[in-house]
Amino acid sequence: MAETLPKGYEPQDVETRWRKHWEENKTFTPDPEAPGEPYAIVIPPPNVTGALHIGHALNLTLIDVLCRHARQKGKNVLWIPGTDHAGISTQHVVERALAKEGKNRRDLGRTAFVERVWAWRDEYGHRILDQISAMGASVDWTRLRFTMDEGLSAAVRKVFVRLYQEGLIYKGKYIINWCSRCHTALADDEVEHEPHRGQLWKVRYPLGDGTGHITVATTRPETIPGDTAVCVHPEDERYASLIGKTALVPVLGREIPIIADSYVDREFGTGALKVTPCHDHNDWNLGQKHHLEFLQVIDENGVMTDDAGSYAGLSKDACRQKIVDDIQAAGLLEDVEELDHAVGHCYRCHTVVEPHVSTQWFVAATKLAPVAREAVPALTQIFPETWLKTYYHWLDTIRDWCISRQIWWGHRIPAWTCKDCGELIVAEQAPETCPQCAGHNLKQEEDVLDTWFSSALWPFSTLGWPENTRDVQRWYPTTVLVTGFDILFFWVARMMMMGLHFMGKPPFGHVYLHALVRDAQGHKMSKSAGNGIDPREMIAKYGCDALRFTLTAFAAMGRDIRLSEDRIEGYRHFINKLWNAARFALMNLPENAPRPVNLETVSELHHQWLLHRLEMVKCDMDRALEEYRFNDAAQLGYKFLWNEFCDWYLELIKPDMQSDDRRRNTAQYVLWLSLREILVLLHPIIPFVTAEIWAALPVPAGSTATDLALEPYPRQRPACQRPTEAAHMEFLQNTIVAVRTIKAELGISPGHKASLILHPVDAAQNALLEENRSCIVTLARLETLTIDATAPAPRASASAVVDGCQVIVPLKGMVDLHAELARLDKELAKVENDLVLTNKKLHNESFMSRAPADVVNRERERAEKLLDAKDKMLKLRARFAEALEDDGQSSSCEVPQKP
RNA sequence: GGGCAGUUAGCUCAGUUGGUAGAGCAUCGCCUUCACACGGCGGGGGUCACAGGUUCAAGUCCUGUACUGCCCACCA
Repeated sequence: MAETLPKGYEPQDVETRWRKHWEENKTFTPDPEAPGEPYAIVIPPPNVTGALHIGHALNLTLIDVLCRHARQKGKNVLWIPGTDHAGISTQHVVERALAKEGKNRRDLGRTAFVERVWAWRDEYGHRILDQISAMGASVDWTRLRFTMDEGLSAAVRKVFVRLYQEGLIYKGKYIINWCSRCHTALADDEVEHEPHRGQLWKVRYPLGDGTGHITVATTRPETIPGDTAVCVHPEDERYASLIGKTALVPVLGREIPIIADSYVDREFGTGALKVTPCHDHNDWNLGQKHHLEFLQVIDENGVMTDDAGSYAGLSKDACRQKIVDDIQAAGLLEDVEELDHAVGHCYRCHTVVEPHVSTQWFVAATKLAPVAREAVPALTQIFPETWLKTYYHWLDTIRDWCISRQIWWGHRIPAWTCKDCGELIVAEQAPETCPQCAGHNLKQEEDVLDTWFSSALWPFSTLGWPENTRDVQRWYPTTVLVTGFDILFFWVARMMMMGLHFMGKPPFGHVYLHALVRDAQGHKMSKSAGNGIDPREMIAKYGCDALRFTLTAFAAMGRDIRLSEDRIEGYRHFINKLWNAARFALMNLPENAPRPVNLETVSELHHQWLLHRLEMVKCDMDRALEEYRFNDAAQLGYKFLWNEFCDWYLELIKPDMQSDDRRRNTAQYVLWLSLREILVLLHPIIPFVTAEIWAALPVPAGSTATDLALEPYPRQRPACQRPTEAAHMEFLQNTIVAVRTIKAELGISPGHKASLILHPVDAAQNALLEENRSCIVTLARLETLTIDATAPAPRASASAVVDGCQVIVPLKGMVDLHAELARLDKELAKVENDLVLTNKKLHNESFMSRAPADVVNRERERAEKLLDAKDKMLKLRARFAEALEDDGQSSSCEVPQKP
């Protein structure tokens, strides 16, 4: 007997050991010169501030499944791990820590603050890395990257300079989204619009000529001091006479023009719009178009400026209150109504975002977008396809990307201004002197770049670009990007733009967008809602493999995952099942691998069946993974292992293990080999338990156990595909099930050894049953088995029909005979019902003439079988009914019944 | 306002090119069978949201309706 495994599977110990083994052996560090088709995936870099959450767990699991599978298929696989500096988030975290010491970043100054953030990263940044490792991710730790590494920073500077030189990066004064809490500009997609119940104030603006007033509607009265026009629709008859006249800003009394623009919606509010170019994106556009005055009345801290006149110095909220009061006092407030509308919030801190005019840096995304659009699907395919439209729509309506951030943590913009002559210098390295005036008085831009700027370069910067490294040559473009759809715009689209622009090729061949993990009620998991499932806790409780299997099994393309703890617990049972199947194998295998037998000539039906099924699963599982059908792959493995391998095959070979040497050796060899192949198939999904079992299984004398992580995908064995024999085995299984059902439904104790009489339909069936007599006896738990179409059967017998074979269980004295009658009638009703349906089809002329021949034939065969079964069952029932009458109710019970 | 999903067994979900609905969990009954009670065997449970249409045949294709969820968006 081979060495045994511990009785219970203990994931913690096993996982720690294998993680260490793989890391120490650099198992997942590929050689660019190695053979094999290159296969590369970049990790969506988690924030250094982050802790592993369930979304990461899903992402890492799916990527790992793909990478491990690709390795099995002989590909040269590179999975680069890394983290993102996450500018605003990380700065927040460190600022919060500072606040506890009663300090803020300005107390430290820029240099000291940035040093402090680095120190923080060095201390805590590894936590997320440990957690990536805890998920079993087969990443190459020797190539670990961070977006602010020197290499990646060099890539950032190079990209910035080139885009600037090409006119694709520019600096200018524009209206942007301003978070007064973070004190920085935000990109358009960093603003989240949330529904908000607000008020709509209708305010009278007296006409400049004193002939009356025009009423405008606004949700933001605090911006009234910044109004520089009133705008109406050019075809709005109500206001036609006012166009070209002037109005007076309420309370302040400043005179502003009344202009016309078709942008105005006549239906909304009063049909008259106040224009505040510095505090609204649309008004900004109107201001440009109509050459209006630009008055900034709210500053970057949310305080009213001097241009706000008497409101200067007030916070914008206080100003709103005061100006509404003043307007009302002046008798100019016509109406106030409730209004539901969307208000922009900062995606990081949720503060209301203020449109703000300031000087910022922009990437001309409008110019880069078309190429990224055309690359899909020609060069890059998106899965699932439903995201295509979303991708296109975003690129089609894109605006230039504001990339400067007024924070300190990040890639500082490589631009300098000469204080002497005002020259702007953009360069990869700090210039010594001003190229214009040779002055030394140069000052670098204070701003840093948007975090997503460096993320956009990730697929090539992590490979060593701008150096032309072997890694770049070998692994760019990467094979597939696996990420959540929530960062399709932030990240995927921008990587497409940058990759195409700088590398001439899109950064990945495929994009697989996976779902969001939600709670059991379908809500997004979040810390604040307290409904999150912490993967670290789940790993500790159920083991990493259970978590991974659950996530994989639920990862159906295009659907969100509703996760709850009991589902993970459920799949832990599967891990345990596998473990115990392995324990069984080890108890029945010799110390060294069993002597090989020729699998193609194995004669026993159960081996042929198992080997056939194994071929099918190997093929189906491979295809499922190639097509990103993770859930299908998991289900295939689950069903095959549990319902076929464990439920049937292990039971079928138990007698073999007590048999003569030849039979035992054959069973041992097929068991050993099939279990090994199953382990390979399951390994991408559940790497730890499979590796552990693999290592425990015997190997041929003289050799040592290999690492399952390096084992190739099992090759196909076409000669083992035996559909005919497999169908025969299924017939035997159905026969056994029929006996079990009879026993269960008649209340016969499963332990009772019944007698069974089989009336085969023909000689072939007779031979088949005879050859497999022992397996029927064992699995149906029989006392005696008679296989003979002419064998007399007691009338008082329970019966069934399987593929024409009559299955007869003599009830000797008496079980509950009425129960058998009821059971028979139920079966009969089922058959009859099916027969009616089938015949209906066969008598339908349209069906007979229009349906394809093979479909018609199938229906005919079905009808024949059903009819045969019906006849036989009717006869059996008639005999049984007679017995029932003869017997009366009084017979004693010779068969043990349940209590 | 636009776009995209979803609606199938009590719950969570599968269902590939149209051919008489599947799984897990839950439930019910039986079983201390020597790998596993995190187990075994067997059973019950669905007019596939609704209304039309195409077809010999629709959970599957088309149209519309109703809910639910998500994304995008400049009605102030």
